[in-house]
Amino acid sequence: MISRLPSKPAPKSQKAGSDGVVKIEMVAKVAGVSASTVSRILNGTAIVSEAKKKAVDEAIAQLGFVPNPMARGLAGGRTLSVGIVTQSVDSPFYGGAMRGIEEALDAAGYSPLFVSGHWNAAEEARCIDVLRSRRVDGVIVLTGRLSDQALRAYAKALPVVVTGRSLRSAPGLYALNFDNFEGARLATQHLLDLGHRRIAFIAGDPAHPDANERHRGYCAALESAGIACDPALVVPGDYQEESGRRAIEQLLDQRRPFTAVFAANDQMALGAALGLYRRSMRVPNDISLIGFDDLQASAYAVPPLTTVHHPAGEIGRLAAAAMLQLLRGEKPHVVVPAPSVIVRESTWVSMG
Amino acid sequence: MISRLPSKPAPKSQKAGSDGVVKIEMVAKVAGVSASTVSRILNGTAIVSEAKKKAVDEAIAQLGFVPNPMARGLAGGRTLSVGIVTQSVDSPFYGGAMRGIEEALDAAGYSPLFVSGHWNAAEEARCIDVLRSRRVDGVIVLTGRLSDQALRAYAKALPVVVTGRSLRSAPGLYALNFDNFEGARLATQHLLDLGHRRIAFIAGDPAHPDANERHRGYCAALESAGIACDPALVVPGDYQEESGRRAIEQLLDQRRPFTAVFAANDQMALGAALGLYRRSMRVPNDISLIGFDDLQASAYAVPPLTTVHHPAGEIGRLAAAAMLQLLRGEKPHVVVPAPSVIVRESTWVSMG
DNA sequence: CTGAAAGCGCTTACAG
DNA sequence: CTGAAAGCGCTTACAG
Repeated sequence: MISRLPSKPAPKSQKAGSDGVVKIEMVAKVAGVSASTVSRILNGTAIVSEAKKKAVDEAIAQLGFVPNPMARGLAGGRTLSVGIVTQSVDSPFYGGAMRGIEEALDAAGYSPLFVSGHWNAAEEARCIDVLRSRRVDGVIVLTGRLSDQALRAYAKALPVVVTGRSLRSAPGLYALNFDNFEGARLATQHLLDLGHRRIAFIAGDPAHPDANERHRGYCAALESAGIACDPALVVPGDYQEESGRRAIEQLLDQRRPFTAVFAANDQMALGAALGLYRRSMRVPNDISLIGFDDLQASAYAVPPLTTVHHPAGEIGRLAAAAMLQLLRGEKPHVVVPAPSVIVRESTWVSMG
Repeated sequence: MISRLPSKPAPKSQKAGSDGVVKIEMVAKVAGVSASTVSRILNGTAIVSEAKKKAVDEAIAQLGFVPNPMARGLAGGRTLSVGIVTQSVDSPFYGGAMRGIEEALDAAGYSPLFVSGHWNAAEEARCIDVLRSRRVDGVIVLTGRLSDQALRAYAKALPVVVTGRSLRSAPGLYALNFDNFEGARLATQHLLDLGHRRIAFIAGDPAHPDANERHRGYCAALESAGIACDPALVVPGDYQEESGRRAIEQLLDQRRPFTAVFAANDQMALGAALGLYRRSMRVPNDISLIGFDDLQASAYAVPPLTTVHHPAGEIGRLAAAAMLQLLRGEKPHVVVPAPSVIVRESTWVSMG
């Protein structure tokens, strides 16, 4: 079914829609009301008598009328679209969040507009400018590098919800945070429960608040088990696979014993698994390995990766729900699921 | 830097922009020309004297003027945006293509608008309607289930470029195809070169033309080596990891010997690797395994997966380039890279 | 509850 | 080469 929309600038002065596009005025005529009334019904903007509403609905159906979003945006100031600044459209983690957002928005009649910030505050700022110039009704920022301050400033101009950080919510601003600290604590505790004592940690990019939280959670679990957090067992990473592989090299080369490793995200854990394989260390027999995020790929790693479940899709859905609430003028309130560890086959009791 | 855009419907009759939004009329005033001239300069629509052009450029810079895309779209019929119907915003393969498209479009001043068809022709049709109602200037369809016929029909209304199939290009229509047949032939040949004779094939969803091409390539390679294409060694899959795992079970259970398996995509190959692991078959020692697509994750599989390089990012870039050419009224011409096999560690000489 | 009219911020024939 | 004017398709005060 191809609706009839013009591909070229329509000839001017064609009020009657001789080019095939049906406009609000036509449905008004058919329904025997004014365009204003049709508009109000479309937007639920006023109480209209049942009879008229019915007539209008029928006219709309009959003509196959679809409001022009551009005109709507120009005239009304809303576009029924919300911008999402993600880090990269091909990120395995954010992809899940994008999908969740898309679903929730779609169900409410809104469209998502995705732009990529590439882990760079300046680019993210540019993204938001693009989004604003497109007159999105609100912006969802997935983690991002923008300062809290910048976010607060943006929130004065249009609703923003941000994931991956804790922010005192202000009017027009809502932050959604996953308990990264607790997730990391649980991961480490899982290893502890298996008898591991020398547990290495592959850290995430310290520019991410979540990376720091995970680091803190790791240390906290260790300490509450009476184990000092050995700095030599904490190696830097950047959340990418390659850094996980390199971290393992470094760990192995420094010849400081360890029986398990906790990588701050699955991508690094996967890289670490490869590094271990290259050095002929078996997982989990020789070394136990746990990640964080529970990416789709992790369930199919060899061996399947034990990890902390981080429900990206659900977080996306919740972020969208919060945005929708903001847009309705409500104070958002959503509850982010607590972390849990998914035990698969990359962790085993310590033989150390 | 927060540019000043209104978050609320601006009060009416504010020609002078007292709310902070700078509009074309203001730059016209500052530059000492008419709004028409500014518009023409913005759009490269007419030859304008150097002096005026300079004055206008300066005024734009000084005021920080950013054209309103909605107004532009309404008045001019173009939106400088192109719609992309992808299958899912979190697909590991299409993600790469989306990223390539985003880059190429961005460089030309266009914005991408992503929508997901979820491997379903009806949804894809709905996507295109949404895109058209948003007045995108063109649509890029990533593979998709839409019939060639439907695509041709859409192309009459607005430019469309489609990847993953061969289509006689018509005005406003351009198809970009990767040589799936050749890629599959190469993959199979690689196995043959290693001495394998009993090579199983995990097929993709037959609803995808590319899946069929890959199947054909597999058989062709076998036959040209004088080996009959044994139907018992061809098991169905659906391009998802799980189907690869199940395919291995089936293959192993039917007790028909094979020394290598070619999965029609990496996701299934990864699932197959897990299946093999579960049955204690070592890759590549017991069974050689090759995939298709060269996903990011495949380089970090254990062992790293040998596969056919399928440059999603580049294909995305080329699709965008073709769209840009179409938009300029040119006949698109882009050349898709030929397939090649990336030899990693999941294939080895046959011990059979 | 409902219309007529103005306006959203641009672009583009139409006339110089 | 350049302006004045109309128009893109809606929404929303403003008046009933």
